Amino acid sequence: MTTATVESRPYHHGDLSRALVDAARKILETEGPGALSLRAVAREAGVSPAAPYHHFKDKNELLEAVAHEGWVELDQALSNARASTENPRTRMTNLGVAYVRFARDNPALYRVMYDRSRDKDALPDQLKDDGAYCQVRNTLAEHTGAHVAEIDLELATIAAWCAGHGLAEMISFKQFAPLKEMLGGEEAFLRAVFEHLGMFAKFTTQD
Amino acid sequence: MTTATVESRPYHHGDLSRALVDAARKILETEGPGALSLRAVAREAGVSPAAPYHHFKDKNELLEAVAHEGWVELDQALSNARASTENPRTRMTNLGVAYVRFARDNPALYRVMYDRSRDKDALPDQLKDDGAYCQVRNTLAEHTGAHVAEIDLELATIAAWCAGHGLAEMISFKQFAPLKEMLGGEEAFLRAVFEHLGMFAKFTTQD
DNA sequence: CAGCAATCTGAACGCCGTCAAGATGATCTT
DNA sequence: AAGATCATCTTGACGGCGTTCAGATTGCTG
Repeated sequence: MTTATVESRPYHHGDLSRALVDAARKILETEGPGALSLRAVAREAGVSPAAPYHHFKDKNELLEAVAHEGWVELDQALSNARASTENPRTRMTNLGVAYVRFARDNPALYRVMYDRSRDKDALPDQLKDDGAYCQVRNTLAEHTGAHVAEIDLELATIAAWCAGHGLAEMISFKQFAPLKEMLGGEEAFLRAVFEHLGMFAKFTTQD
Repeated sequence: MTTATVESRPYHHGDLSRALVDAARKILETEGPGALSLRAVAREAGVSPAAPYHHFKDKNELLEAVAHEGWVELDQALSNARASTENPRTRMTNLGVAYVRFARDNPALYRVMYDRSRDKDALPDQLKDDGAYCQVRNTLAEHTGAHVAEIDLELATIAAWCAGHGLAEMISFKQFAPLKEMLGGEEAFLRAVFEHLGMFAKFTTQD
Protein backbone atom coordinates (compact mmCIF):
# COMPACT_ATOMS: atom_id res chain seq x y z
CA MET A 1 0.00 0.00 0.00
CA THR A 2 1.23 3.43 0.96
CA THR A 3 0.71 5.10 -2.38
CA ALA A 4 1.14 8.81 -1.93
CA THR A 5 2.94 11.81 -3.28
CA VAL A 6 6.43 11.34 -1.98
CA GLU A 7 8.19 14.57 -1.11
CA SER A 8 11.37 13.65 0.72
CA ARG A 9 10.63 10.36 2.47
CA PRO A 10 7.87 7.80 2.01
CA TYR A 11 6.99 7.09 5.61
CA HIS A 12 4.44 4.75 7.08
CA HIS A 13 1.70 7.04 6.05
CA GLY A 14 3.31 8.22 2.88
CA ASP A 15 3.79 11.85 3.69
CA LEU A 16 1.98 12.69 6.87
CA SER A 17 3.28 16.24 7.21
CA ARG A 18 1.72 17.09 3.87
CA ALA A 19 -1.50 15.23 4.72
CA LEU A 20 -1.79 17.04 8.05
CA VAL A 21 -1.44 20.47 6.51
CA ASP A 22 -4.00 19.55 3.87
CA ALA A 23 -6.36 18.22 6.53
CA ALA A 24 -5.95 21.39 8.55
CA ARG A 25 -6.74 23.56 5.54
CA LYS A 26 -9.78 21.46 4.70
CA ILE A 27 -11.12 21.86 8.23
CA LEU A 28 -10.40 25.57 8.15
CA GLU A 29 -12.31 26.01 4.92
CA THR A 30 -15.29 23.87 5.78
CA GLU A 31 -15.74 24.40 9.51
CA GLY A 32 -13.82 27.53 10.34
CA PRO A 33 -10.94 28.28 12.71
CA GLY A 34 -12.96 27.36 15.80
CA ALA A 35 -13.16 23.72 14.73
CA LEU A 36 -9.46 23.37 14.03
CA SER A 37 -8.12 21.14 16.77
CA LEU A 38 -5.04 18.99 16.50
CA ARG A 39 -7.17 15.93 17.23
CA ALA A 40 -9.60 16.85 14.48
CA VAL A 41 -6.73 17.26 12.04
CA ALA A 42 -5.37 13.86 12.97
CA ARG A 43 -8.84 12.37 12.64
CA GLU A 44 -9.24 13.93 9.20
CA ALA A 45 -5.90 12.49 8.15
CA GLY A 46 -6.89 9.06 9.48
CA VAL A 47 -4.25 8.90 12.13
CA SER A 48 -4.02 8.78 15.93
CA PRO A 49 -4.05 11.99 18.01
CA ALA A 50 -0.39 11.61 18.89
CA ALA A 51 0.90 11.01 15.38
CA PRO A 52 1.30 14.70 14.44
CA TYR A 53 3.89 15.10 17.18
CA HIS A 54 6.42 13.22 15.08
CA HIS A 55 6.18 15.91 12.42
CA PHE A 56 5.41 19.08 14.35
CA LYS A 57 6.60 20.15 17.77
CA ASP A 58 3.10 21.21 18.75
CA LYS A 59 -0.13 22.56 17.37
CA ASN A 60 1.41 25.97 16.87
CA GLU A 61 4.07 24.59 14.57
CA LEU A 62 1.47 22.92 12.39
CA LEU A 63 -0.44 26.17 12.15
CA GLU A 64 2.75 27.92 11.15
CA ALA A 65 3.15 25.51 8.27
CA VAL A 66 -0.41 26.28 7.24
CA ALA A 67 0.22 30.01 7.55
CA HIS A 68 3.37 29.70 5.46
CA GLU A 69 1.38 28.19 2.61
CA GLY A 70 -1.03 31.07 2.93
CA TRP A 71 1.71 33.66 2.55
CA VAL A 72 3.07 31.90 -0.51
CA GLU A 73 -0.37 31.93 -2.11
CA LEU A 74 -0.87 35.57 -1.22
CA ASP A 75 2.43 36.31 -2.94
CA GLN A 76 1.16 34.65 -6.07
CA ALA A 77 -2.15 36.48 -5.97
CA LEU A 78 -0.37 39.82 -5.79
CA SER A 79 2.07 38.83 -8.53
CA ASN A 80 -0.82 37.97 -10.80
CA ALA A 81 -2.62 41.21 -10.03
CA ARG A 82 0.49 43.19 -10.75
CA ALA A 83 1.18 41.42 -14.02
CA SER A 84 -2.36 41.71 -15.29
CA THR A 85 -2.60 45.47 -14.99
CA GLU A 86 -1.20 47.68 -17.71
CA ASN A 87 -2.32 51.09 -16.52
CA PRO A 88 0.13 52.29 -13.85
CA ARG A 89 -2.47 54.66 -12.46
CA THR A 90 -4.71 51.78 -11.33
CA ARG A 91 -1.98 49.28 -10.61
CA MET A 92 -1.66 50.17 -6.95
CA THR A 93 -5.39 50.03 -6.32
CA ASN A 94 -5.61 46.73 -8.15
CA LEU A 95 -2.93 45.36 -5.89
CA GLY A 96 -4.97 46.41 -2.87
CA VAL A 97 -8.10 44.89 -4.31
CA ALA A 98 -6.28 41.62 -4.96
CA TYR A 99 -5.01 41.60 -1.39
CA VAL A 100 -8.42 42.10 0.13
CA ARG A 101 -9.98 39.62 -2.23
CA PHE A 102 -7.51 36.97 -1.11
CA ALA A 103 -8.49 37.61 2.49
CA ARG A 104 -12.19 37.52 1.66
CA ASP A 105 -11.87 34.27 -0.31
CA ASN A 106 -9.73 32.57 2.36
CA PRO A 107 -10.97 34.15 5.58
CA ALA A 108 -9.97 31.33 7.90
CA LEU A 109 -6.55 30.94 6.31
CA TYR A 110 -5.99 34.69 6.44
CA ARG A 111 -6.89 34.71 10.09
CA VAL A 112 -4.43 31.93 10.86
CA MET A 113 -1.73 33.82 8.99
CA TYR A 114 -2.14 36.95 11.08
CA ASP A 115 -2.77 35.17 14.35
CA ARG A 116 0.63 33.53 13.96
CA SER A 117 2.19 36.88 13.12
CA ARG A 118 0.67 38.58 16.13
CA ASP A 119 1.85 35.87 18.47
CA LYS A 120 5.37 36.34 17.17
CA ASP A 121 5.03 40.13 16.86
CA ALA A 122 6.47 39.81 13.39
CA LEU A 123 5.42 39.29 9.82
CA PRO A 124 7.15 36.43 7.99
CA ASP A 125 10.68 37.45 7.11
CA GLN A 126 10.45 36.55 3.47
CA LEU A 127 7.84 39.27 3.06
CA LYS A 128 10.51 41.90 3.26
CA ASP A 129 12.89 40.18 0.89
CA ASP A 130 10.86 39.19 -2.13
CA GLY A 131 7.37 38.52 -0.87
CA ALA A 132 4.03 40.26 -1.01
CA TYR A 133 5.19 43.24 1.02
CA CYS A 134 7.99 43.81 -1.44
CA GLN A 135 5.57 43.74 -4.35
CA VAL A 136 3.67 46.60 -2.81
CA ARG A 137 6.82 48.62 -2.31
CA ASN A 138 8.03 48.01 -5.83
CA THR A 139 4.72 48.96 -7.34
CA LEU A 140 4.72 52.08 -5.23
CA ALA A 141 8.24 52.87 -6.40
CA GLU A 142 7.27 52.49 -10.05
CA HIS A 143 4.40 54.82 -9.49
CA THR A 144 6.29 57.55 -7.71
CA GLY A 145 9.53 57.46 -9.63
CA ALA A 146 13.08 57.72 -8.37
CA HIS A 147 12.97 61.09 -6.64
CA VAL A 148 11.54 59.57 -3.48
CA ALA A 149 13.56 58.99 -0.33
CA GLU A 150 13.95 55.38 0.76
CA ILE A 151 12.35 56.07 4.10
CA ASP A 152 9.29 57.68 2.55
CA LEU A 153 8.89 54.69 0.31
CA GLU A 154 9.06 52.41 3.31
CA LEU A 155 6.56 54.42 5.30
CA ALA A 156 4.13 54.58 2.40
CA THR A 157 4.39 50.84 1.93
CA ILE A 158 3.62 50.29 5.59
CA ALA A 159 0.69 52.66 5.35
CA ALA A 160 -0.65 50.85 2.30
CA TRP A 161 -0.18 47.48 3.94
CA CYS A 162 -2.01 48.58 7.07
CA ALA A 163 -4.88 49.94 5.05
CA GLY A 164 -5.12 46.72 3.09
CA HIS A 165 -5.08 44.62 6.21
CA GLY A 166 -7.65 46.78 7.95
CA LEU A 167 -9.99 46.66 5.01
CA ALA A 168 -9.43 42.93 4.65
CA GLU A 169 -10.59 42.39 8.21
CA MET A 170 -13.62 44.63 7.89
CA ILE A 171 -14.83 43.97 4.37
CA SER A 172 -17.43 41.48 5.57
CA PHE A 173 -18.95 43.63 8.29
CA LYS A 174 -22.69 43.96 8.01
CA GLN A 175 -22.57 47.73 8.45
CA PHE A 176 -21.06 48.11 5.01
CA ALA A 177 -23.75 46.15 3.18
CA PRO A 178 -25.90 49.19 2.22
CA LEU A 179 -22.84 51.06 1.00
CA LYS A 180 -21.75 48.09 -1.10
CA GLU A 181 -25.14 47.90 -2.69
CA MET A 182 -25.24 51.64 -3.32
CA LEU A 183 -21.92 51.43 -5.14
CA GLY A 184 -22.89 48.38 -7.18
CA GLY A 185 -21.18 45.51 -5.44
CA GLU A 186 -18.33 44.59 -3.19
CA GLU A 187 -15.68 45.11 -5.87
CA ALA A 188 -16.77 48.69 -6.42
CA PHE A 189 -16.93 49.31 -2.68
CA LEU A 190 -13.41 48.01 -2.28
CA ARG A 191 -12.11 50.19 -5.06
CA ALA A 192 -13.89 53.22 -3.65
CA VAL A 193 -12.40 52.79 -0.18
CA PHE A 194 -8.93 52.39 -1.63
CA GLU A 195 -9.32 55.49 -3.72
CA HIS A 196 -10.53 57.50 -0.78
CA LEU A 197 -7.41 56.61 1.06
CA GLY A 198 -5.69 58.70 -1.56
CA MET A 199 -2.48 57.53 -0.01
CA PHE A 200 -0.60 56.61 -3.13
CA ALA A 201 -1.17 59.81 -5.07
CA LYS A 202 -0.84 62.08 -2.08
CA PHE A 203 2.36 60.41 -1.08
CA THR A 204 4.59 62.22 -3.55
CA THR A 205 3.30 65.65 -2.62
CA GLN A 206 3.63 65.06 1.07
CA ASP A 207 5.94 67.82 2.23
CA MET B 1 -21.99 39.98 55.46
CA THR B 2 -22.21 40.60 51.73
CA THR B 3 -20.73 44.06 51.72
CA ALA B 4 -20.18 45.09 48.14
CA THR B 5 -20.97 47.72 45.60
CA VAL B 6 -24.63 47.16 44.95
CA GLU B 7 -25.71 47.89 41.41
CA SER B 8 -29.22 46.55 41.04
CA ARG B 9 -29.36 43.60 43.43
CA PRO B 10 -27.09 42.54 46.26
CA TYR B 11 -26.63 38.87 45.47
CA HIS B 12 -24.81 36.20 47.37
CA HIS B 13 -21.54 37.39 46.01
CA GLY B 14 -22.40 41.05 45.86
CA ASP B 15 -22.16 41.68 42.18
CA LEU B 16 -20.67 38.72 40.45
CA SER B 17 -21.21 39.94 36.89
CA ARG B 18 -19.06 42.94 37.65
CA ALA B 19 -16.47 40.84 39.46
CA LEU B 20 -16.28 38.39 36.56
CA VAL B 21 -15.68 41.08 33.98
CA ASP B 22 -13.01 42.61 36.22
CA ALA B 23 -11.39 39.23 36.72
CA ALA B 24 -11.41 38.59 32.98
CA ARG B 25 -9.75 41.93 32.30
CA LYS B 26 -7.14 41.31 34.96
CA ILE B 27 -6.26 37.97 33.42
CA LEU B 28 -6.16 39.51 29.97
CA GLU B 29 -3.75 42.20 31.11
CA THR B 30 -1.46 40.01 33.15
CA GLU B 31 -1.44 36.72 31.26
CA GLY B 32 -2.77 37.50 27.81
CA PRO B 33 -5.71 36.21 25.80
CA GLY B 34 -4.41 32.65 25.73
CA ALA B 35 -4.82 32.28 29.47
CA LEU B 36 -8.36 33.59 29.55
CA SER B 37 -10.53 30.57 30.32
CA LEU B 38 -13.92 30.71 31.95
CA ARG B 39 -12.61 28.53 34.75
CA ALA B 40 -9.66 30.83 35.32
CA VAL B 41 -12.01 33.80 35.49
CA ALA B 42 -14.19 32.03 38.04
CA ARG B 43 -11.09 31.07 40.01
CA GLU B 44 -9.87 34.66 39.98
CA ALA B 45 -13.26 35.83 41.23
CA GLY B 46 -13.20 33.20 43.99
CA VAL B 47 -16.17 31.27 42.73
CA SER B 48 -16.96 27.83 41.33
CA PRO B 49 -16.53 27.06 37.61
CA ALA B 50 -20.28 26.90 37.04
CA ALA B 51 -21.16 30.15 38.79
CA PRO B 52 -20.66 32.40 35.75
CA TYR B 53 -23.46 30.59 33.95
CA HIS B 54 -26.02 32.36 36.14
CA HIS B 55 -24.84 35.70 34.75
CA PHE B 56 -23.70 34.93 31.22
CA LYS B 57 -25.12 32.47 28.74
CA ASP B 58 -21.68 31.19 27.91
CA LYS B 59 -18.05 32.22 27.64
CA ASN B 60 -18.74 34.22 24.53
CA GLU B 61 -21.28 36.40 26.30
CA LEU B 62 -18.81 37.23 29.06
CA LEU B 63 -16.24 38.20 26.45
CA GLU B 64 -18.81 40.40 24.80
CA ALA B 65 -19.28 42.26 28.05
CA VAL B 66 -15.53 42.72 28.26
CA ALA B 67 -15.41 43.90 24.66
CA HIS B 68 -18.22 46.36 25.32
CA GLU B 69 -16.21 47.98 28.07
CA GLY B 70 -13.30 48.20 25.68
CA TRP B 71 -15.35 50.07 23.09
CA VAL B 72 -16.59 52.51 25.69
CA GLU B 73 -13.04 53.23 26.78
CA LEU B 74 -11.90 53.63 23.20
CA ASP B 75 -14.69 56.16 22.73
CA GLN B 76 -13.37 58.13 25.66
CA ALA B 77 -9.80 57.99 24.43
CA LEU B 78 -10.84 59.41 21.06
CA SER B 79 -12.99 62.07 22.70
CA ASN B 80 -10.09 63.21 24.79
CA ALA B 81 -7.75 63.29 21.81
CA ARG B 82 -10.24 65.32 19.84
CA ALA B 83 -10.82 67.79 22.63
CA SER B 84 -7.16 68.28 23.40
CA THR B 85 -6.15 69.31 19.89
CA GLU B 86 -6.65 72.87 18.75
CA ASN B 87 -5.00 72.81 15.36
CA PRO B 88 -7.46 71.32 12.84
CA ARG B 89 -4.62 70.34 10.54
CA THR B 90 -3.26 67.82 13.04
CA ARG B 91 -6.54 66.84 14.62
CA MET B 92 -7.18 63.90 12.33
CA THR B 93 -3.70 62.50 12.74
CA ASN B 94 -3.94 62.91 16.49
CA LEU B 95 -7.14 60.93 16.45
CA GLY B 96 -5.40 58.16 14.59
CA VAL B 97 -2.48 58.23 16.99
CA ALA B 98 -4.85 58.04 19.97
CA TYR B 99 -6.59 55.07 18.38
CA VAL B 100 -3.41 53.13 17.83
CA ARG B 101 -2.09 54.06 21.23
CA PHE B 102 -5.20 52.61 22.86
CA ALA B 103 -4.63 49.36 21.00
CA ARG B 104 -0.95 49.31 21.94
CA ASP B 105 -1.69 49.98 25.61
CA ASN B 106 -4.49 47.40 25.79
CA PRO B 107 -3.42 44.78 23.27
CA ALA B 108 -5.32 41.88 24.77
CA LEU B 109 -8.48 43.92 25.26
CA TYR B 110 -8.23 45.27 21.73
CA ARG B 111 -7.89 41.76 20.40
CA VAL B 112 -10.97 40.59 22.27
CA MET B 113 -12.90 43.55 20.90
CA TYR B 114 -12.14 42.69 17.30
CA ASP B 115 -12.38 38.94 17.73
CA ARG B 116 -15.96 39.43 18.88
CA SER B 117 -16.64 41.73 15.96
CA ARG B 118 -15.24 39.29 13.45
CA ASP B 119 -17.29 36.44 14.83
CA LYS B 120 -20.42 38.56 14.40
CA ASP B 121 -19.21 40.12 11.14
CA ALA B 122 -20.17 43.48 12.58
CA LEU B 123 -18.76 46.31 14.59
CA PRO B 124 -20.79 47.30 17.66
CA ASP B 125 -23.86 49.22 16.59
CA GLN B 126 -23.29 52.15 18.87
CA LEU B 127 -20.14 52.95 16.92
CA LYS B 128 -22.20 54.26 14.07
CA ASP B 129 -24.52 56.31 16.22
CA ASP B 130 -22.35 58.27 18.59
CA GLY B 131 -19.29 56.15 19.23
CA ALA B 132 -15.67 56.20 18.17
CA TYR B 133 -16.44 55.65 14.50
CA CYS B 134 -18.68 58.69 14.53
CA GLN B 135 -15.93 60.79 16.09
CA VAL B 136 -13.69 60.03 13.16
CA ARG B 137 -16.39 60.96 10.66
CA ASN B 138 -17.19 64.21 12.46
CA THR B 139 -13.57 65.22 12.66
CA LEU B 140 -13.20 64.43 9.00
CA ALA B 141 -16.28 66.53 8.24
CA GLU B 142 -14.89 69.50 10.17
CA HIS B 143 -11.70 69.21 8.24
CA THR B 144 -13.19 69.02 4.80
CA GLY B 145 -16.07 71.42 5.16
CA ALA B 146 -19.62 71.12 3.90
CA HIS B 147 -19.03 70.72 0.19
CA VAL B 148 -18.44 67.01 0.51
CA ALA B 149 -20.97 64.38 -0.48
CA GLU B 150 -22.27 62.17 2.29
CA ILE B 151 -21.04 59.03 0.60
CA ASP B 152 -17.52 60.35 0.19
CA LEU B 153 -17.46 61.23 3.86
CA GLU B 154 -18.54 57.72 4.71
CA LEU B 155 -15.96 56.11 2.46
CA ALA B 156 -13.18 58.26 3.80
CA THR B 157 -14.17 57.39 7.36
CA ILE B 158 -14.06 53.71 6.52
CA ALA B 159 -10.69 54.16 4.88
CA ALA B 160 -9.36 55.97 7.92
CA TRP B 161 -10.76 53.37 10.27
CA CYS B 162 -9.21 50.52 8.29
CA ALA B 163 -5.83 52.24 8.27
CA GLY B 164 -6.02 52.81 12.01
CA HIS B 165 -6.96 49.23 12.67
CA GLY B 166 -4.26 47.87 10.40
CA LEU B 167 -1.62 50.00 12.00
CA ALA B 168 -2.91 49.10 15.46
CA GLU B 169 -2.40 45.42 14.70
CA MET B 170 1.06 45.87 13.23
CA ILE B 171 2.59 48.57 15.40
CA SER B 172 4.39 46.03 17.55
CA PHE B 173 5.94 44.01 14.74
CA LYS B 174 9.68 43.59 15.09
CA GLN B 175 10.29 44.55 11.47
CA PHE B 176 9.39 48.13 12.27
CA ALA B 177 11.83 48.52 15.15
CA PRO B 178 14.69 50.03 13.10
CA LEU B 179 12.32 52.46 11.43
CA LYS B 180 10.94 53.53 14.79
CA GLU B 181 14.39 54.18 16.09
CA MET B 182 15.37 56.08 12.98
CA LEU B 183 12.38 58.38 13.39
CA GLY B 184 12.96 58.92 17.09
CA GLY B 185 10.45 56.67 18.78
CA GLU B 186 7.17 54.90 18.31
CA GLU B 187 5.12 58.08 18.51
CA ALA B 188 7.01 59.65 15.62
CA PHE B 189 6.76 56.45 13.62
CA LEU B 190 3.02 56.37 14.14
CA ARG B 191 2.64 59.95 13.07
CA ALA B 192 4.81 59.38 10.01
CA VAL B 193 2.77 56.41 8.83
CA PHE B 194 -0.46 58.30 9.26
CA GLU B 195 0.89 61.23 7.32
CA HIS B 196 2.07 59.03 4.52
CA LEU B 197 -1.41 57.71 4.15
CA GLY B 198 -2.25 61.19 3.01
CA MET B 199 -5.83 60.10 3.08
CA PHE B 200 -7.35 63.02 4.87
CA ALA B 201 -5.86 65.83 2.81
CA LYS B 202 -6.14 64.01 -0.47
CA PHE B 203 -9.73 63.22 0.19
CA THR B 204 -11.13 66.59 -0.84
CA THR B 205 -9.25 66.69 -4.11
CA GLN B 206 -10.21 63.17 -5.03
CA ASP B 207 -11.99 63.54 -8.36
C1' DC C 1 18.70 -11.24 7.97
C1' DA C 2 19.61 -8.52 12.14
C1' DG C 3 19.49 -4.21 14.19
C1' DC C 4 18.16 0.38 14.29
C1' DA C 5 15.79 4.45 13.92
C1' DA C 6 11.79 6.53 12.35
C1' DT C 7 6.93 6.30 12.68
C1' DC C 8 2.56 5.32 14.65
C1' DT C 9 -0.79 3.64 18.51
C1' DG C 10 -3.08 3.45 23.10
C1' DA C 11 -3.61 5.06 27.34
C1' DA C 12 -3.16 8.53 30.47
C1' DC C 13 -2.87 13.47 32.62
C1' DG C 14 -4.74 17.88 33.54
C1' DC C 15 -7.26 21.49 31.54
C1' DC C 16 -11.25 23.20 29.19
C1' DG C 17 -16.62 24.57 28.36
C1' DT C 18 -20.92 23.16 29.74
C1' DC C 19 -24.79 21.04 32.14
C1' DA C 20 -27.92 18.90 35.67
C1' DA C 21 -29.04 18.30 40.49
C1' DG C 22 -28.87 19.82 44.85
C1' DA C 23 -27.54 23.14 48.65
C1' DT C 24 -27.79 27.95 50.27
C1' DG C 25 -29.63 32.01 51.57
C1' DA C 26 -32.03 36.47 50.46
C1' DT C 27 -36.52 38.29 49.60
C1' DC C 28 -41.65 38.33 49.67
C1' DT C 29 -46.14 37.12 51.28
C1' DT C 30 -49.19 36.66 54.79
C1' DA D 1 -42.32 35.94 62.43
C1' DA D 2 -42.67 31.86 59.55
C1' DG D 3 -42.64 29.69 55.63
C1' DA D 4 -42.55 29.70 50.56
C1' DT D 5 -40.12 31.13 46.67
C1' DC D 6 -36.61 31.99 43.74
C1' DA D 7 -32.18 33.60 42.28
C1' DT D 8 -27.66 32.26 43.30
C1' DC D 9 -23.84 29.22 44.02
C1' DT D 10 -21.55 24.37 44.53
C1' DT D 11 -20.68 19.69 43.44
C1' DG D 12 -19.92 16.35 40.28
C1' DA D 13 -20.02 14.73 35.85
C1' DC D 14 -19.42 14.48 30.55
C1' DG D 15 -16.88 14.83 26.37
C1' DG D 16 -13.19 17.24 23.98
C1' DC D 17 -8.84 19.38 24.02
C1' DG D 18 -3.25 19.55 23.88
C1' DT D 19 0.39 16.90 25.24
C1' DT D 20 3.33 13.07 26.92
C1' DC D 21 5.14 8.42 27.22
C1' DA D 22 5.75 3.52 26.86
C1' DG D 23 5.42 0.23 23.59
C1' DA D 24 4.13 -1.75 18.95
C1' DT D 25 5.05 -1.52 14.03
C1' DT D 26 7.43 -0.56 9.94
C1' DG D 27 10.89 0.60 6.55
C1' DC D 28 16.00 1.33 5.97
C1' DT D 29 20.99 -0.05 6.49
C1' DG D 30 24.53 -2.96 6.79
